[in-house]
Amino acid sequence: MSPRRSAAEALATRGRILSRAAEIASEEGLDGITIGRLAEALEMSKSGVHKHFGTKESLQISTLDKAFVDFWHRVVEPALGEHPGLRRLRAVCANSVDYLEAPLLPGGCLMTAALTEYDGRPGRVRDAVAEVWSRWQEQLRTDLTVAVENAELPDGFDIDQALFEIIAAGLALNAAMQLQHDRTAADRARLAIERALSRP
Amino acid sequence: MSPRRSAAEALATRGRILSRAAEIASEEGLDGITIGRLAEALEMSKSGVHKHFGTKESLQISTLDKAFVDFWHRVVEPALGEHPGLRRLRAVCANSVDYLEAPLLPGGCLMTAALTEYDGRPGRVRDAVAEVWSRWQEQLRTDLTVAVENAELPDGFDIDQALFEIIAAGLALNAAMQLQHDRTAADRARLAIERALSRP
DNA sequence: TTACTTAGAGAACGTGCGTACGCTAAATTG
DNA sequence: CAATTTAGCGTACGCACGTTCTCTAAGTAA
Repeated sequence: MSPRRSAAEALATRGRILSRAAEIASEEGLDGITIGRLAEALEMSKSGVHKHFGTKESLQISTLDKAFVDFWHRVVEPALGEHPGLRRLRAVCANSVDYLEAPLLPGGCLMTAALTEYDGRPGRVRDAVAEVWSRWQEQLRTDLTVAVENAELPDGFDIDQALFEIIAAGLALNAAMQLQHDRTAADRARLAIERALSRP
Repeated sequence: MSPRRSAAEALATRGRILSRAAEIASEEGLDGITIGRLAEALEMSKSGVHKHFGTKESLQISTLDKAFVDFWHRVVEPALGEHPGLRRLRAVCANSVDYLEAPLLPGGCLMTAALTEYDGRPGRVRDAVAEVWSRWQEQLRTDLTVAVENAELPDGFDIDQALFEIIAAGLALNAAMQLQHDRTAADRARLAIERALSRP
């Protein structure tokens, strides 16, 4: 009843599934993803959706990975033209605030949603969430370290403290945007990050 | 098959249901609560559990309310002996960091988990989450305001910015504890809060 | 062309969910 | 005491879930 599609078309189908899955997950969590809902939304059969991932767990992980890649494209890569260190760090932070202020996904940052959703549940999904957060934090830490080495930040600067406060600002911004629709929060996050970097 | 219990015993049963529900929800979210699991854990029937709340939505809201009351007992009330203003604010903040460092619930702070879980889903549960967060923020804001009025904080002090940074520290602490089991995060949160309050 | 592979459909399965109903026996009320 | 209320049980319902099959037609490779 259904003609087979070419390998390229199958890849496109997979991409459409993941795009829709990321939208759903951003609003309702990775557990809000349902193969039946995806099938209905994309006008295909449940088994057609299922075939691309094999298990729901794999679908969830692929969705998270896709969201992280999109995040990286928008936040980190545009800043790679800046010199490593404080310049690049400031660019990355600015992009991340912009991202949280006007997210690609309707329910905000999926990494943030997945963090609190899966931090208490052992398994492959949790591991994937931890991996993604680890990579993001390492990206920030690298430029913080370089900035200290280049004396763009003072000697004895507490890198881990700054990292904590930058992450904190992002989490609070996402919460303020999603729960309270507080559009002033982005400027608060920018100020908080600036203060974290301009410590005596 | 089951003898009826007294009103007092029924209240105790309700309390046991909510305690177990809060534990589950802290680890797996408010959606992780299922009537069947609660019935099994408490060795009673599904309909027995169901009877106390009428709908699952009410059970979820009651669970959140119970967790918030426990939070309040441990974080806010012990600080009410301090003078309103900066003293009380510092006590409340210290208690909240202690709470996040060693939470009553196995999966950490339920208010935080519920925040990201329901911020994108309209309905009574989301309203309850927003209410709970609003009350917590108002508690903090009140003492910040008093502190400025009493000149314990400098004139022109940005109350909303400090509030943002205090909330941010709590969210980041919860994330660090739950995802990475980072026991150093509590001290980072304490320092972040102190810095938010000691701005020039 | 032939042989093989595969994207996707369709139907069926077992499971767990929230909810509804009727029942019972003890607590409560009068 | 008698009448009423109610905590909790047992059963059953319809539904949505993830997964597993079989089937097909078109893509792909020889």
